[in-house]
Amino acid sequence: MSSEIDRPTTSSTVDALAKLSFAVQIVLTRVAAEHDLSVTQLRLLGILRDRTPSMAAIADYLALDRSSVTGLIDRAERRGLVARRSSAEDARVTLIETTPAGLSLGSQLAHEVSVAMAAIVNKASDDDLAGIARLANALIDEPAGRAVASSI
Amino acid sequence: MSSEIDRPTTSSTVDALAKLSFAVQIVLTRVAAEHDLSVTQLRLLGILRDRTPSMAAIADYLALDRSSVTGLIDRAERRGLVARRSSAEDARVTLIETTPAGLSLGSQLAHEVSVAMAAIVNKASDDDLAGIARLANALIDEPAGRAVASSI
DNA sequence: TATTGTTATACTCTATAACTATA
DNA sequence: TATAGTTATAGAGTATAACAATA
Repeated sequence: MSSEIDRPTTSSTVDALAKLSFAVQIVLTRVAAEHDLSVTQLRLLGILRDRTPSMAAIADYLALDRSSVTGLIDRAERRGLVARRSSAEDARVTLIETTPAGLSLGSQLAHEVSVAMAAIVNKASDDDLAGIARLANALIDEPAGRAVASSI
Repeated sequence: MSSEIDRPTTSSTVDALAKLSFAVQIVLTRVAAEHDLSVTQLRLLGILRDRTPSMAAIADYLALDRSSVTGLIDRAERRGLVARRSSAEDARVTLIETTPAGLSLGSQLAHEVSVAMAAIVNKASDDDLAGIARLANALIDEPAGRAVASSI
C-alpha cells in the first residue's frame, strides 16, 4: 500500500493539515475565551477592522446562514462592540461597523493572537513558513468550494 | 515597521496559519455535516478508531470539560455510534468504544475527508507539504499549552 | 480526601422555515 | 418577484457548580 518515494502519503498529509488546523484553533479559542469571546466573535472583530460590511457580506465571510449572523451581531451589539447602521443606497441593507471599544478590542486580540501563535511559528523554519503562506494565498485566490476569508 | 528581509512578518505568518486553519475547518465541517455530524463528533470517531479511552481521556484529547463529554457521548450513543462500558480495574471509570456502525462511519469519514482535502493538498508542492508535516509533528511532540491530539 | 463521571443550569452558535420591508 | 434581514424554534456544543460513587 505505501511506497518509498518522497511525496508523503495522502493520509499523512491530510492528518498533518488537520493537526495543524486544530492546534491553531485551540490557540484562537483560548485567546478569545480570555476575553469571553468565541472564535466567531474574534473573527468578526477581525473582519470589521477594515470593513463596514452588510449582514449578508458577513454571512459570506463566515460561511454562516444570515439568521445566524443576526444573533451574532445581536450579542456583539449588546456588548457594545459593534453597531448597526442603515445603508443610504438601499434601505433593505444593514451595515455593521465597530465601535471604538470593538476596534480597540480587535487590535488587542490581533496582538495577543500573534503572541500566542509564536509557540507554533517558532517551531517552523523560514522555508516552512513561506510554504504555508504560499498555500494559504493559493486557497484565497481560488477557494475550495466556499469563501475562505479570515483576517484575524 | 516592516523590513526587507526574507523572513515573513509575524503578522503575515499568523494570518497565513489562521487562513489555512479555517480552510481546513470548513472542509471538515462540510464533510461532517453531510452525515449530520459536528466536527467534534467527527474527531470523536477518529479517536475511537484505534482506542477505547475513558471519558476523562476523551476530554483531554478534545480539550473539553468532562461535563461536555458526557453530552457528546450521550448524543453519539443515542445514534448508535458508540457504547459505554465499565472498566474492570476501576469502577469509577467508563470506557468508550465504537459500535460496528461507528467504526464503519469513521472509516468512511476518513476517506471522504481525504478526498475533500485534495483541493487543498493539490495546491501545495511536495516541499510545502513536507514542511507542514514537520510542523504538525513538532506540535504533537511538544504541544503548545494543551494536548493537540487529532487523528481524523 | 481525591478522582470519575453525571446532573442542573445557562449561554453561545447554528440552521430551517416563515415572515416583513424594500427593491 | 427577488433580496435583505429578522423572528420563532430547535438542537448541538460548551462551561460552571454541585453532586454521587468509588478509590
